[in-house]
Amino acid sequence: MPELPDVEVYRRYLASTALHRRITTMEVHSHRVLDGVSGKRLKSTLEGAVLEETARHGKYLFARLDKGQELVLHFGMTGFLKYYKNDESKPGHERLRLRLENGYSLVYDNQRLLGRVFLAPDRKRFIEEQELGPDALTVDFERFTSILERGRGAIKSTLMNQKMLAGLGNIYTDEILFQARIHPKASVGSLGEDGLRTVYEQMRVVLEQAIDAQADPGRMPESFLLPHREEEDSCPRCGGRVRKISLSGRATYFCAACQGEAG
DNA sequence: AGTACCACCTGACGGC
DNA sequence: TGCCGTCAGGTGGTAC
Repeated sequence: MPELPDVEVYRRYLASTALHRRITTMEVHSHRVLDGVSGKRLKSTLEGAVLEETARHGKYLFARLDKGQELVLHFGMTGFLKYYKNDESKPGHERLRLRLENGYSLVYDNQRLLGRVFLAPDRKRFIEEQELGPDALTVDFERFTSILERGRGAIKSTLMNQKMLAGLGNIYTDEILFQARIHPKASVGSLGEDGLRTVYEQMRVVLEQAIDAQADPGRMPESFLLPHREEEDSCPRCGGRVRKISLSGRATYFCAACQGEAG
C-alpha cells in the first residue's frame, strides 16, 4: 500500500497530530521492525524528546527530534500511523507506540512486519546511504530524463527502481503508465523525448491527484485505472478490457487498447 | 545491467 | 468447517 502518496498523507497526519508534544514513554511491541537500532537505544533517545519537523523522501518518512536526530519510518506493504487516546481506537498490529504528554499515543502499525524503523543522525546522509534517487514529486524534468536514460529495461521496472527515482511502487507506476498511454513493458529507449515528457507530466499529475484524494482508492478521479485493478474489468477511458500480466514478478494491470504495444 | 525467482511476514480468499 | 494453495501495493539477495 504505502507508496509516495500514502506516505505523504502519513507525513501530514503526523505533522498535524504528534509534533511539538513531548514523548513521555515509548513502547516497542515488535523488535523485528527495528533496523540498525536497538529497542533500548530507540527508547532512551525518544523518551523525553519532541518531534519538531517532518519530511518525506520517496517512501520514507522523517521526523526530526529536538535533540537533532531523525526518526525514520518505512511502511513496507502494510504499515500506517494512528494517533489516538482511547484503547478502543487501538489498531490491530501495533509495533511501536509513542505516548505523548497530552495523553494521546502515536502508533506505528504494521501487520506484515515488512516495514522498518531507523534512527539516523542525518537526513541527507541517510538518503545517500540508502542510495535513493531523487524524490519523484520534486525531481525536475532535466534530472528525470538524465536518470531515465540510464535505464535499459522496461519503463515500469525503471520507474519502480528506488535507486533511480524514489517513491513509485506497483500501483502508481501502473497508473502513471496508463495515463501516459504507454505499455509497461516498453523499453525506456523506445520512448523518445516526447514519451519521457509525457511520463514525467503524468507522474506529477497522478501523484498530486492521489495525494489530494488522501491516497484513498475510493476518492480517486474517475479517469484512474486504480479502482479497476481486476482482470476483465473495463478501462475507464475506452471501455476495453483491463489485462493483467506479470512483470518482474509484480502484478501489472493495463489496457491493451489504450497502451498499445511493448515497442 | 536486466530479469526471474525466492525469501521475509501475516492474513484473506477461493476451491475442494 | 477446515485445510491448502495463492496472492497482496515493499525490499533485497541470488543466479543466469
